[in-house]
Amino acid sequence: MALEDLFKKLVSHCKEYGYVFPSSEIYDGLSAVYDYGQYGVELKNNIRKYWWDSMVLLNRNIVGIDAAIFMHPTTWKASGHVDAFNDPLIDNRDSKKRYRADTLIEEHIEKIEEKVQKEIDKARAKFGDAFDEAKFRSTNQRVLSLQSKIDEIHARYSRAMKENNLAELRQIIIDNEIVCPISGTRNWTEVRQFNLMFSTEMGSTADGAIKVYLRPETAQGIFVNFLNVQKSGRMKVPFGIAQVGKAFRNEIVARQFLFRMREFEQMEMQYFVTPGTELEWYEYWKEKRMKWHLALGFGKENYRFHDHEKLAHYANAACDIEYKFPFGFKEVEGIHSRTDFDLKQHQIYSGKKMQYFDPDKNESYIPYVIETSIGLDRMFLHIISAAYHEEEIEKEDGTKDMRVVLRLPSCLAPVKLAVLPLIRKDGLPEIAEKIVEDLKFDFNCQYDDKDSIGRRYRRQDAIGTPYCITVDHQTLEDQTVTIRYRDSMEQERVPVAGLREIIAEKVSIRSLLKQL
RNA sequence: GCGGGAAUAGCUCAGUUGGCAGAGCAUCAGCUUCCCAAGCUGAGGGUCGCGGGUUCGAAUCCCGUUUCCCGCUCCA
Repeated sequence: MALEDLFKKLVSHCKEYGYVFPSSEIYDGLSAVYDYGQYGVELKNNIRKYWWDSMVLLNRNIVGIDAAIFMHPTTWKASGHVDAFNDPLIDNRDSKKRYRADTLIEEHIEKIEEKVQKEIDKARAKFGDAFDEAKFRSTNQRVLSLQSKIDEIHARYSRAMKENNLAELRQIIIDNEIVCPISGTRNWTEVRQFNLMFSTEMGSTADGAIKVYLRPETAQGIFVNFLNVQKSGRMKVPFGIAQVGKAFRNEIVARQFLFRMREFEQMEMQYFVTPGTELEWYEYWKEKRMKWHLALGFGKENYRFHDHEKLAHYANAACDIEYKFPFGFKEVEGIHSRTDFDLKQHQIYSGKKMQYFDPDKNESYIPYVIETSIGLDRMFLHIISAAYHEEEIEKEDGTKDMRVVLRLPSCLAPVKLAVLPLIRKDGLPEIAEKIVEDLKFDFNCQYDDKDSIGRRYRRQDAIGTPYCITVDHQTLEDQTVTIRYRDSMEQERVPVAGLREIIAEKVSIRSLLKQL
């Protein structure tokens, strides 16, 4: 099947079987926002737990926090988010290229200045030593007219930038007949402000309110709490702080289902290390994180590292772990060596020391940071697309049959088992109900007695239930039931009394964690 | 954001020249009692994405808009 078709089918499947719905669908939806349904939320919770346990349970020196989504606005000045993402952008309709409107105007001014310089150079060559530049500038008609043009544009431009007047910026471009360097045309769109951060107001009265942002990443909540955790938890470098939470980015283009959403959930761990050791730890976490992915059993060939050539201003090494999605290899996790950039910035902006006293070295320093940052929604999309299979089955009479099955790892599956009476009489439903009543304290169970047994198996396959317990007539005689396995479709007879232990062993997250 | 395509039942889709809103699957209630879907009977489910226009009459033609998909662009 073409990968593109597979992706479409996956999206339909997610909706049809209660995994993912478009947000506010009855109002035509909201662009790039999705809701998790009854099974989606279970799968997502299980993925989150797998990550959290692998960090906080398995590492004595990693602890978790849950910081608020709102943070003091200065946080985002310190982190660089306020300045870095506030550009007025304009598109040329012919070349389809996007430019910063302010840059276009500044370049235009520079061009005029070059013309002035040319005039001056020409005159200097003409008059030699007797040339008086200041006098030339103040008397030459051509230079004067160019200069007044520069002054005029500059005045308009700085006023527009100050007032954040986007229409005026566009008008300056139009009035000065600035063309696209590629197409050479003046077919411009409106100027738009692209700020990656969502903002809102905190405080009930309009004049007392301050502008606050919805965090565009969870990392800063960890950085600002670095000393709180270190001191209250008596942590010693190296140590880590883990956090799972929502982040918000006003993406220009948000697409590909759950892959790029405006509201999304990150699972981040910031690991604080001694300066100079960061690249060793970077390698350590690269390997560690890849192991976490591979333990899910979706095949080594579907993962790869992608090292960043162009590093962000805060990093001295960075890579992504990419998974082969139906639409190609794409990032699911980033591992970055963030240096001491963030803590240093917070120290500057807050005026508070963000230093750690190292008793071994008997000195204070700002630790370096290795970040592992994984998108929970991306991980969800990764797992469900890896799990989705359409299979052709040969029946006993030789005819072919199709089934859709989600081969989710048992410990991540939303529903762990379904208990099914073979037929709806002879007391079989009652026995099945009793089994569910007993096991519901341990597992997410379902009971189903509608339609033929084969159809019920297929329903469970479609939502990825790994085990189906079937109560049949033999159960009446010897208190045994069959376990039907989702992937092999094979069955095994076991005593009812042993069910809890058998299932617990199979669906435990322990087996996954032990591989790490 | 630009360009292209799409939107009809929960899902997949049909709908003729503009003339009664359809099918399969799914769901629900029965029947059947079966170990791997598609046996029988019946039922529910729709402002044809939304808004406007043309028309005696619009799912169908026109305009706008929203959402989704593909390519480009963007993604510290």
